[in-house]
Amino acid sequence: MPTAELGLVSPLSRKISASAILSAGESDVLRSFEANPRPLRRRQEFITEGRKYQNLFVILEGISIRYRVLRNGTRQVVGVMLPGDFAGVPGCLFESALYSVRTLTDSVVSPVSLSRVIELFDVQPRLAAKIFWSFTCDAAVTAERLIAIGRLSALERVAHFVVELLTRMQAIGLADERSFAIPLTQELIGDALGLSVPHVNRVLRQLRDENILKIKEGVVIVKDIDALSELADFEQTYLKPLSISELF
Amino acid sequence: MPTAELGLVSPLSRKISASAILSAGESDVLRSFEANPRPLRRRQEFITEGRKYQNLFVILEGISIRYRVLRNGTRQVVGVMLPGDFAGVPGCLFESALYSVRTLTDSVVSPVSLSRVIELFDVQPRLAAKIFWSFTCDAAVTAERLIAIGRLSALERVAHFVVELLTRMQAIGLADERSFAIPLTQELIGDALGLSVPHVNRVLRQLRDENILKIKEGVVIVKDIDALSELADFEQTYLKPLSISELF
DNA sequence: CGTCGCTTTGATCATGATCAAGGGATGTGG
DNA sequence: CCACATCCCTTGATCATGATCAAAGCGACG
Repeated sequence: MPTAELGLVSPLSRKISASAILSAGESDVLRSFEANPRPLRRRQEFITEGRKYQNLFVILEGISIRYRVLRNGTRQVVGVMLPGDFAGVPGCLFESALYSVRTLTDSVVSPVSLSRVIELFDVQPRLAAKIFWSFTCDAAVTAERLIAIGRLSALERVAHFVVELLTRMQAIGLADERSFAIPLTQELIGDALGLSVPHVNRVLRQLRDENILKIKEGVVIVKDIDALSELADFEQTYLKPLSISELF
Repeated sequence: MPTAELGLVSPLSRKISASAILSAGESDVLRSFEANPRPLRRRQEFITEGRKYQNLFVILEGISIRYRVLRNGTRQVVGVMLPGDFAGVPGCLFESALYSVRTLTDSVVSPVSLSRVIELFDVQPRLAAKIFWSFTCDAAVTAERLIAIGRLSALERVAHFVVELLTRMQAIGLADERSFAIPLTQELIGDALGLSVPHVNRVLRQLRDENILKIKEGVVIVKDIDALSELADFEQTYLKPLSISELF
């Protein structure tokens, strides 16, 4: 059973492995980053915009979102964070956190002091390279959504968002060919894509009517991946980083 | 004359210095990254989406933009690149480039092979850290514009964009208190902010009428920085990274 | 059983897109 | 030196995407 097998792998190692080959020693270090598991209930904010942090949080289990609440009261979701992601990048690398992060589901995270990550540059520079390389991939994900929000229609944006999540979930072994479990509310989708809840609702109904996509009770089921990708104008490349290991 | 003085400094060193203290040796390495100056005329594309690159380009002089042309024919400008920036991050770190980059003005860039940058992790890990730290800051700039496009009105977006550029230009000594020279066309502003040209025109007229901002012949003059910042809901923090040097 | 969190739907409104046309400045070739 | 092209800005008229406002439905849960 591949799912069970994957369940045993360190989420962080799995994420970093997407763009780099890890030595046994490096995997050990990454596992040490996961040594302080801390359970969080759903809807719990564990990074707050404006506060100062001296650590990051590795997400071991569960889904979180990174967002900002603007002065005008609206919320913009900057990204969805999956197991293996570092919550707090890049937000916590500034004088005060740039975004808030909260869980969508019951989660487990492990704090890692910033100094430990920085130390890696001295102690295990190649591992540091691999970690920072994966930060760069995360940056590409953000840029793709910037493009989507700037120039796609509401329908296309929703398609793009779903394909992004499907692909990322697959990459860490948490999605099968056509579906994944993330409790996407319509409000959340709207806040991620710059749309209102009623409009997201209409777009989702259209996708459901056309038998392209169904979201039900926290499970997203893609009925027609071709139609969805077509709508999304999706750039697969941005989830295929060069393997940094080849470059050393 | 501070301007003349700054003109002598390596653009790359100046950029990295914003978030880290550089040793003399490190500055030398950075200067070596600038050793192959290559002049480019304005409007010249030097990175093309979909092509493969094995190097980055340090921008020594001039302004460039990073963008994608979508299937529907529209263009989204992902970012504006200033002297000291690495063109090709993160776009060139993938199988094929994610974005195109072209100059807005006559420019000078210097190619740096990706392997040289990666080598730094072995040879000068602390310098590598500082460079990747600055990539992280760039990622924050992108995320801020994502937020702006997602949740601000056209007027507010334009204000935000101008304040972003003013602040970044000031950080590298290319802007005074209230103005800077970047040939922003209305089309460019629209493509950066997800707006149409006629609408950008109207917004700019409003800002001009209210004596807040004037753009004329490639020079942006901020008449009322308070009003502009107020509109922009601008998060100063994101341009004030922690000093990585303190963390070692 | 009532509240909460989320979805759904309809009616109206407005921001900003699109379409169309023209204008001014600069540059270029004949 | 003129003719024409290019690039960019400007303005107006109309349209439409998606926001806002309002209300109701509907599970799940305590």
